Amino acid sequence: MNLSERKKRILRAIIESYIETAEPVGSKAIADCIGMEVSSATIRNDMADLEAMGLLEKPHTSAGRIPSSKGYRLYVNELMEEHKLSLQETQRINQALHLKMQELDRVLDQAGRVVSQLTNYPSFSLSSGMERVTVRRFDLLMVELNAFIIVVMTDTNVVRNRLIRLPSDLTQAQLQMLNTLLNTTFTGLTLEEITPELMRVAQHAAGEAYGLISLVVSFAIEVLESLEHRTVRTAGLAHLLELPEYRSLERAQPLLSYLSEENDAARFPVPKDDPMRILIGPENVADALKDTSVVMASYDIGEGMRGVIGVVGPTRMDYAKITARLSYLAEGLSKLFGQGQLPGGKDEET
Amino acid sequence: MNLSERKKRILRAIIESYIETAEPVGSKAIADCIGMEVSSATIRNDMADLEAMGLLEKPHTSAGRIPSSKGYRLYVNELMEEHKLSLQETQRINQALHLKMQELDRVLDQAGRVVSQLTNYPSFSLSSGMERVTVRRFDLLMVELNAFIIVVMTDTNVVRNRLIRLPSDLTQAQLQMLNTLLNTTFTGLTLEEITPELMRVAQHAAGEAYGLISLVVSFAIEVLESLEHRTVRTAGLAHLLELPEYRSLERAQPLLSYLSEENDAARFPVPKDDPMRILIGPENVADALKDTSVVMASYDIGEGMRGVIGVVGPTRMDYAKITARLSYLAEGLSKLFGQGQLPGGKDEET
DNA sequence: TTTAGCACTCCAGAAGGACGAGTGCTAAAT
DNA sequence: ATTTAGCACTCGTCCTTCTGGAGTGCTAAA
Repeated sequence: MNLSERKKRILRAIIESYIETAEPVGSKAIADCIGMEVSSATIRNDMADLEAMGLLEKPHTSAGRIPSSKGYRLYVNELMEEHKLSLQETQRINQALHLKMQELDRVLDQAGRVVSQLTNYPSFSLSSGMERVTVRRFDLLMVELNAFIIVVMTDTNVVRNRLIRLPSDLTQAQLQMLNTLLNTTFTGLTLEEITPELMRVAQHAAGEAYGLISLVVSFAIEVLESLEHRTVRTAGLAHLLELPEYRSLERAQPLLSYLSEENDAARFPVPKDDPMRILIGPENVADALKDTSVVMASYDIGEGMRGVIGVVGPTRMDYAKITARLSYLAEGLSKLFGQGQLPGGKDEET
Repeated sequence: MNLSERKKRILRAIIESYIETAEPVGSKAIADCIGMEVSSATIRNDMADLEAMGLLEKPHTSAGRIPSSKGYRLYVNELMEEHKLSLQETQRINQALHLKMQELDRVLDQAGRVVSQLTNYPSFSLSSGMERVTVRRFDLLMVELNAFIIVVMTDTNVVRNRLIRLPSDLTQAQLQMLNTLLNTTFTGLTLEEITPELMRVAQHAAGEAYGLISLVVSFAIEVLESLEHRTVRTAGLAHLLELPEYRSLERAQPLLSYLSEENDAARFPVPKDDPMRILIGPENVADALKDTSVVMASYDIGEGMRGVIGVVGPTRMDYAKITARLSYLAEGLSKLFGQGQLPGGKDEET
């Protein structure tokens, strides 16, 4: 893909103009750009070449050209200049990050909302599920004679709890025994390792309180499952409708439905290593995203977990601006979680 | 508002036809209904009367009539027949409720989604904040020398926790002392009663560990605050676009934006006593809802709290069907929470 | 009080046409 | 060899016009 310098400039001008206006770009408009010293006819010729290379497209014979996915890809890879964040923007992001936010969930909600406001595109965010999480310790706290609290802490430092009421009373000694039994039998095990077999053995050992074992362990299983389970949240869906390409309901509706559908995290790929990933048009797997672009940044949640935050928009999105903002935010999130600036470190609740 | 029997039947026929088709209804269409033995001219006369009473409107001279808000109101109050749920529908709702759902949040998410799917309208749900919540007990669990878990349980049986890491080590005895101090000083107090004054006294009493007091207490304050704070969630926004009245973006966009805006619970009124409430068109306070109707049902979360779940749609919504489904679901939720069918009673996490 | 008939209103959708932006090609110019 | 000017052609957009039909209100008869 060797392009003359002029063709590159033309391609870039077309893409940037189209990004801004969403209107096909004609040869005349490009010729009028300052810094373009050739005539529109020359540009027409070059445009024809660019089209032959698959970098541009014509909506119809006598409209201007619009970039193809391939064109955007080239732009993103080679032509795009880095966007500098304005002071305002960094302030906005910092402010969002520095809200006293306690829970992972809330932080991500907030982050998603900020991204959406900042970019005027719908945003999504998800945290990658953890694998092979195990329970590190159980604590049982007696509340009343017939109620106690289970506290489960995982090896990833997540702590969760549940209040349990019982039909019958319980002694402190029983609880103590149960506690020890749980901690010796069920700690350090992954989901798969907690077998019915093991349960039976433990229940046998628990004597009278055998029913409680399954109560507590099934709570632990819930916790482990919920940690492996990834959830997606979206924000700012309504921004979609502000875009000229989604003025017609036929286009907007399927995409909107897709984005607001049951949050199946599997639909969003989690980039393993790249901190920033851009999927343009047909590069997306999901049909509903075939004519949209997705830009996403991943960040470190600590404990080996990663999260992803990104935006969805028309292929003509302002990649430069958006990548800049996203990566700045993602870095902020990484710092927030990874380095334990959160009061109390990397723990989280829910 | 005394209407002849025939006029009532005509009004009802018009409203039900309009609910179904979203098209203005003409006199001929009504006359053709089985059970209407009079001619279209007669019906025209009656329709003119109904219009004069403000129950019907004309979009323009030669379209049929459409119901006015006042017309809908009359319909809802007097004319509407109770809708029977089909077996399918009840099964669907029951199934949604009987999923093993642990956390209040997830239950409500799920309920909102089910309502939206069941009605094909966007749904919202919110739980009323609690007032005057107090901490019932603190537990501090030592994890490592420089880390411990705070467990806070409120008088409303909500239990939350947080992992705290310390820059320096800590002895079991210190933690024990702290625990006792917290439980004697800060339990049974509402947010307002936890004064800086009190904090100072406690810090003084804590000696060396005085810094920890504020850590733990501020966590407790966060918990109490989050319980007083109401949140709204929405689901199925995309359904809006399926409706003929929101085919034009100009109509859909403001409403969609409004619904997906920052979740300010204040925007949704929580009906105090009515289990079911219907707001038709201009009866809504919010401008964005002026030509929509809101149907909501409230349910008991237990511990004196109430939640609300509802749908938003065009004024021509099928009130009969929707109220039936909502109230069935709300009853289910009440049972679920109020009677403690949730494993472990009324506790919840997050 | 109800009905049939009729003139009138007004929207929706089709059809036609002018406009204009943009193209590709050719031939001249550099 | 590349660039430019000129020109005919294409094709979507916008505007106008027109027509059909659904629905109304009114009047007069049943």
